[in-house]
Amino acid sequence: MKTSEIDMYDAFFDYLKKFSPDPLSDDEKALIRQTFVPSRLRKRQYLLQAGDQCKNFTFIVKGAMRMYSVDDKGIEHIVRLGVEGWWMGDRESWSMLTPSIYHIDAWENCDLLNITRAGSMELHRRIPAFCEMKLQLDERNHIANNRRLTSAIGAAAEKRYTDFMECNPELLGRFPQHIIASYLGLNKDTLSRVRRTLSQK
Amino acid sequence: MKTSEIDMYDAFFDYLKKFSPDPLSDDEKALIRQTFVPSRLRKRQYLLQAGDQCKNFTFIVKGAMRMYSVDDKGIEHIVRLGVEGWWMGDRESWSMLTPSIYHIDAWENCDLLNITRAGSMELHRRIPAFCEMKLQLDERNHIANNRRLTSAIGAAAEKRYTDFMECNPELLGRFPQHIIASYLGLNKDTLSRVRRTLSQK
DNA sequence: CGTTTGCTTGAATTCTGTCAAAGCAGGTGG
DNA sequence: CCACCTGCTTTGACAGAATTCAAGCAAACG
Repeated sequence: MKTSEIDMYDAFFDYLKKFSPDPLSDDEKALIRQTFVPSRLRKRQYLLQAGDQCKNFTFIVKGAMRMYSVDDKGIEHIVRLGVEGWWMGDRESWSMLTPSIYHIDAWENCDLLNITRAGSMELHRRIPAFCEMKLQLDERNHIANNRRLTSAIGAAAEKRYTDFMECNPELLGRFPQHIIASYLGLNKDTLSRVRRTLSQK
Repeated sequence: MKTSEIDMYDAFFDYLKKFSPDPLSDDEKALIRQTFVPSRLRKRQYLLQAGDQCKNFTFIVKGAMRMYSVDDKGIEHIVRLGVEGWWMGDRESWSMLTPSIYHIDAWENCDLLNITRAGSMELHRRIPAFCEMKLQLDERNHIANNRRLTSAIGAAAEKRYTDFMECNPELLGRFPQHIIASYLGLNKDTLSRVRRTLSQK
């Protein structure tokens, strides 16, 4: 095992600590090492392509990724963005074993930890801290999605952008404007204009 | 205990069956009876008002409800709709114990089962079927929200409406058009026009 | 009945998207 | 060091989409 891979697991152990007070046992750590498969992606490489089944859910140890669909006209619609400490994957495809309609690729070079559906269920059964993490993540995710939805449905372009900046400062510097625009359901030109009017205030 | 309330719990026991094969024990049923508090709401009565903390998550045994925010201009934005067999509540406020920004009210007379955060954690610990239900619900919810988000961000009015009809036929007849419109992030006039062009095809 | 509630429609307005052009970095190779 | 990419942002002119406002109509309700 390469040094870099040990580091990747350590990053995940640190991450798990945030969810559960009691430290992981050595057995638990070993099981996690056994279950998560490390991988690397270079910028622009695919983690998932539409039509394929999403076999892994992926913890981003380092780097930045995006998940998007492509419509009839060939236009990309960003569904989710992620950086270090975030998860990436098409949960529908992953849990229902159906082909995905999304693409996922690396926006920066990435270090990743991958887990299959079966692996996740196994850890869920055998490691309380993992179970707790999943619970809390679902909770947060639900809340974040709800906010994003509220903003997308109820607000005009300008407020959508300011909401985004408040809720996702960690994404702001990592992706170019046209990606953020797509994430917000705007086009790049509109977002550029929104930013100008904001800067004039 | 009134007959009607027994019926309400039975409806919930039936609901739980869909998530877990093994039947509930009598102890488990008793615990559920003890933990969920039944209530009724008449049309237009509030379950939750913005500014209050959402103390209960609510299982809708019968009826129809809506959750919405009210913006600066006094306009309501429908965030969620629910009918029999659905859950209603502001999960953010309920789990983080913060004041809610949403209103929830009954659109029809409702029979409800209410559970506090503490109650939910208790059942989660002590009843496997409840735990399993929660897992599956989070999964489904995540997927449904993702779809709604994809539609809201990437699609124009007409497609948003057709997507809605596909994914939520059970809501379609239960709420008037202007409510559906708000749920989709459109205004009633626009939805009316969308429907006309659709009917001309 | 009269009132309320919801749906439709037209005209004017505002907002957002499209398209094309230009400018501005940073990176690469000559 | 310069010329040339490439990717990103900004901008203007225009087209298209969605909202607003007002009016009218129908069905439901008390």
